[in-house]
Amino acid sequence: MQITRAGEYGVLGLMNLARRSPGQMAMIDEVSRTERIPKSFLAKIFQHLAKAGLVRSIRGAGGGFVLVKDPARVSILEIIEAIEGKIVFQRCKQLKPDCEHAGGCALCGLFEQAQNGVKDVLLRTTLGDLIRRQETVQLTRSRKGHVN
Amino acid sequence: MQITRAGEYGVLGLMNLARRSPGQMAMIDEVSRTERIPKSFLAKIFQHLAKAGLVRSIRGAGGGFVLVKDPARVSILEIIEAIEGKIVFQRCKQLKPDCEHAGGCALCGLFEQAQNGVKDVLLRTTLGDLIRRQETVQLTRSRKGHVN
DNA sequence: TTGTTATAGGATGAAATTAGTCCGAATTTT
DNA sequence: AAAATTCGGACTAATTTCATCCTATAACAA
Repeated sequence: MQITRAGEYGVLGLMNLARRSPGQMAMIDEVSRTERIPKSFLAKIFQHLAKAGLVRSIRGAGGGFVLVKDPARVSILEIIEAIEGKIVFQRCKQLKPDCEHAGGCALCGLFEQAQNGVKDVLLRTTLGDLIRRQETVQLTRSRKGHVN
Repeated sequence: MQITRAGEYGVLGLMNLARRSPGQMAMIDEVSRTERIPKSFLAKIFQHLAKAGLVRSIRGAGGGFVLVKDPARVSILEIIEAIEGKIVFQRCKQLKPDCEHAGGCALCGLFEQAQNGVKDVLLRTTLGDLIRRQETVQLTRSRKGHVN
């Protein structure tokens, strides 16, 4: 498995939407600028998110994207899997002729465990969690006198 | 992060060594054949393992590689990190107070958690564990009448 | 010594994946 | 009709993975 920039950008993009008032629309161009993500790349990513039903897209002048669900009900796992496909670690290549992927060989099984470790974390965390944590970080920063 | 074939081959190679009687030498060529791993690729991988002190290499006629440690004391994590370098998920520049992305640092933290999920699993499992599990699987299979 | 067998280490290359761009088509508003 | 905006596919560039090959070095044996 891997978490690519596409996945990372997708989460950042959705966080950006989620920080607005619910149902508010935003254009790719805007999100791209404030998050500093290449516009055409982000556009491609949002297409996947739209297909997966995480955002609704509205074309034409005054169009853009809207977050469909409650941020507290969108797991980071579903975002990343919408963009990159299923997270799979396990590409077991064990030599025993009848190694089935269903935990056939020991190494397979271990990789599967590792993969589930990641997935659990990403499944338990929602967009809402991330936004909340972010606010905490920024608060801490400003107390320490950083420039925001 | 990613678990590449190199890492996978490395673990399989060390399992092969570990199945022999302790201190017994094996040549790349032999391991490569029985595990069906490309010889020159495996040679390269074992170089890394030797540098990391997991195996000892003996050159010249009658040479080969020997597993240095007790299989029960070699974690899969150290094998994989010896080959691929540190497992790192987190590509956000954490610790730099000014994260480029608006929601960046929270995401960093999450990736770190995910990364630790994987590392925990790989750290807790040893070569010895894997070999034991493998034997169990094979036993189960033969009871079910599979061809080994 | 010379020849044979093995690993060491660097250079190179092919294939796959990731990261991103571009452009014409479709859709919506003005 | 014109402007704004996403859609979707084709394309390209960069990076990483997955090796292979070659020369050097080391150890042993005759």
